[in-house]
Amino acid sequence: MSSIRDVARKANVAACTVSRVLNGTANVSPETRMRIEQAMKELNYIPNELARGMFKQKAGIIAMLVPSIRHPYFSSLAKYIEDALYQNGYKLMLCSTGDDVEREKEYLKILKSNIVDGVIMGTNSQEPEAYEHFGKPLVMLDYYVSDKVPVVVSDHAQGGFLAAQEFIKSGCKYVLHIGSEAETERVLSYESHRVLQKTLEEKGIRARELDIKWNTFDYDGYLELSKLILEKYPEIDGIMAADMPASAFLKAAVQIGKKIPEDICVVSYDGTFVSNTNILEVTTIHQPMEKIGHTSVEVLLKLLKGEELEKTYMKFPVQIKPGQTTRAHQINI
Amino acid sequence: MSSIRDVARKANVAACTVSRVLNGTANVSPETRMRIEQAMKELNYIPNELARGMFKQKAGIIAMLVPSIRHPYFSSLAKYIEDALYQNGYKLMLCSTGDDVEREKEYLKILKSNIVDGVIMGTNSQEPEAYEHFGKPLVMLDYYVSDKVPVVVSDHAQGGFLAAQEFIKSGCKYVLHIGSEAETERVLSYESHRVLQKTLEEKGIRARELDIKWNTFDYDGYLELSKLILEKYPEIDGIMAADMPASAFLKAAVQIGKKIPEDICVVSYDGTFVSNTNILEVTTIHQPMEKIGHTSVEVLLKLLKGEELEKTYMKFPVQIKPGQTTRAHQINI
DNA sequence: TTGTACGCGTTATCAA
DNA sequence: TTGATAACGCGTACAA
Repeated sequence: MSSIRDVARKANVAACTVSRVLNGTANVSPETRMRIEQAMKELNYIPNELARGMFKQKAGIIAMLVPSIRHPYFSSLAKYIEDALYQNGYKLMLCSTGDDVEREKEYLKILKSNIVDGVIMGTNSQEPEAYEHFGKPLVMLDYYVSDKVPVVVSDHAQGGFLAAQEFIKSGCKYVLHIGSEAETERVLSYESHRVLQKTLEEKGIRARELDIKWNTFDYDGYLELSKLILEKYPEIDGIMAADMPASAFLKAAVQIGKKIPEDICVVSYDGTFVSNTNILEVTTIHQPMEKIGHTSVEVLLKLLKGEELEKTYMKFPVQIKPGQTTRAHQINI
Repeated sequence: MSSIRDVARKANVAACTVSRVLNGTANVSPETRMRIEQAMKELNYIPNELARGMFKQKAGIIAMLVPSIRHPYFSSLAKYIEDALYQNGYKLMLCSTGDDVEREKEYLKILKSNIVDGVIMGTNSQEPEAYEHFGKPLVMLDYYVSDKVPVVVSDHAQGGFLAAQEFIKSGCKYVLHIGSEAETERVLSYESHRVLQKTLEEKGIRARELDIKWNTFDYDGYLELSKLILEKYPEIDGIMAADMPASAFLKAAVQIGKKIPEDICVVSYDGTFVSNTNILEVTTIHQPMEKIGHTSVEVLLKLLKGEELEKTYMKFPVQIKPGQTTRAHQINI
């Protein structure tokens, strides 16, 4: 690899003159410029971004941590974020922790080392302090740390409410909703379960939350779980779960001969393409992934510029897409 | 941010002694070590990876270019690759080109600038020369450049053959297979279409390839296309397509009242989770994504170490998973 | 065992 | 318009 000095030597100028041509920071006589450009071509010169970044004290890279990039929710989000970053001259470094606490910790450690300029956090297995005192611009997704740490999130209370309405209109009597074991008050998506439960109970409808531990993205595991649920709770006539487990449940229910939506209503939560690629149109609560992705980047860019944030809590409405797995809307195709 | 010199000053030693403690490159007296470690803690010192990388002439980052990270095939692949890289101390930088020729070009340009140590190419919209003379370790996926550029690929000929067998056993008379418009001989997945076509024709079965242009990851687009196909080719009784369009076709066919697999047999190609999350078990040709991911990394690591490759063409067998969308195997669940 | 001096590639500052 | 020099943070001969 040839350096800027090699070019300078070949063109009979000083290194800084080459730099000036490169960045257009000052006037260079057309003649000198020509000579330098010629030399750059001949040597096949490519500026060293590492050295550049070192000088400017920035790398031009933003990291995003996700539990698993395979997961459609995060891969979609990553796409929107990547697009937005690219528009602004940043590259995305994607870090998939595999739901491993240690691995997230290690990544956070590495990321402090000037290798990235900021971080978008799709994981949250650490203590809140780890995010609060990160030392670099950071945006949380779906997880509340403190009023000082910006967080971008869907209106999960609305999501829970819309789902509840759907079950109510469908005439359900006993609804199961599948949540995650690790959920604390900080995990904002938990709100959907809370509101769903409350809204149904107010109408005198039985509702029950089932918290499971799913540290892997494992469809067969969801399928097994669904079979167990159908055995253990034969009287349920409604279920809400994230896209992937909801899809598995649907499959398991059909396999044992349940009629959808006559016997059981299914509401899918998230709205990734998994909820869309089924033969049946699945009734789905859609999170505004594109909005969330764009906003995260917007906020991060502000932080990078040193601008103040007007607010650190950014919440966006969800949407319900009625389908063939609930009885509230009678849609015939 | 405190530097290595700040630590040295606080501990009353020279910077290089701190470096030695950091990297364990030489003996340091326990007493001095203690003092230094103390100072590092107090200053909350974190080594600057940028400076490190500059010195070592490597960044510790591998880039992967994909047309869209949302696509389950690439997100799964990325996951396996990320895992393998992480095991070896490398980080993954994911670049999603959005199927844009220009954007891929720009990315390739950036990636030459010492910001990454090597590249795994999931895209191939450039001229072959761009990959052949890249100047850094590079591994291609599914695309042949020359015998000098390593390529990792599934056995698509076998894939096409297995699919053909499935249609033959199912008694199909007219099979449509959906390919991509841009396919040249270099795009190795094209082989599956060639072999499918040939094998069916040899058995006297009508077969027809339909090449469409899909530069976006657009399920609704696939759905529209499927409806058109069903209108224009009402006599087909078999179809092969990638997971996503196959799923869309299945949906469209069911919606207009076709019986699966009685009226039409469907074979899905790739084996991402999209082929798995449907109510129906879809007959699927599975690419060995994990194997492909691991091998790509293995090869790249060898190149980074300067080792010679025994072979540059690495092909791995596919598998067929019989399901409910063909009549060859009668599987009842 | 520890310290000095320099190089890695780039750019900003100041002087010519 | 151009050049010399210092600086960014770290690692390694080489010297002490």
